[in-house]
Amino acid sequence: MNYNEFKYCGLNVALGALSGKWKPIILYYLFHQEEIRFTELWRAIPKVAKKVLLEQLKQMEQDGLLLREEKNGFPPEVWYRISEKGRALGPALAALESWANEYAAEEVDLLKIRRKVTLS
Amino acid sequence: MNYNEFKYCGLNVALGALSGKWKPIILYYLFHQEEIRFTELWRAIPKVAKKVLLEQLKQMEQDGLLLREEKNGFPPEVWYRISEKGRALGPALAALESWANEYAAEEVDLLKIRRKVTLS
DNA sequence: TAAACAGGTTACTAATAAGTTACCTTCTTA
DNA sequence: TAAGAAGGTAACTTATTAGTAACCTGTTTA
Repeated sequence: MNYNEFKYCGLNVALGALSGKWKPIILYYLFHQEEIRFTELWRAIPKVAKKVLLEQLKQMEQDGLLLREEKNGFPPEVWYRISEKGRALGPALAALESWANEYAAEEVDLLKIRRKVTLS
Repeated sequence: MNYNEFKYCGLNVALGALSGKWKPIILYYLFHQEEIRFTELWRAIPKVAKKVLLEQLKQMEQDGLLLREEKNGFPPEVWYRISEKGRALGPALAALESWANEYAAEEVDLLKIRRKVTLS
């Protein structure tokens, strides 16, 4: 299959799973950290509201991109890790990333995009 | 670079350029049709509002994904074609597409995703 | 015993994206 | 001469997404 052959339907599904203001950075941490605790992630992403971070994590869990594990005891401990399905997105994410670096270097530098995702 | 190495910033830029309910299907036509006239595209995508289709085409033009050409005369004739930058997205789009087909085949079949993009 | 912890929910507001309808232009055809 | 063509805009409504603030849970620590 050459790269002209994509159909929009699977593309829509994939982009749907990635759509959410904070999902790229969440994926970044999951790809780089093996296992990350909710609070750690929250502190790592300074501007996101707890509610929104929880929402996006929940969506990603429902989409099968990540695994959520409650460790017993108190205070509650919840750890997130990338799933196999999530890790399988790696090549596609890397392809998007390198496209942006090759063809949209300026926007990457500005850290300013239409959706106003500003990442410190 | 292995696929663990992506950074979220370029990823954000790329996803920003793709974010818009009708952009995947627009890209689909642009990849498959060399040149397409506005009205033809509008008729091919039955449910989109003209205003929205125009908005997304304008954003894609500003992002450099496509080229817009007005051909003189009346009635107005406007043709869209994929740009080099847009075509360069091909591998990434194909990777997303095949990820969805491998790992999310059910959603692909259902044509129903969270964002409620229902196609056809 | 009161505060702090971690993860989460609820009720609410603000911002962005998408959809609807009506209208404009200028040429051609009925 | 009135209607229809193609591309586009303007004013407005609706839906979806993100953000804010307050509150809840039980165990530990001060």
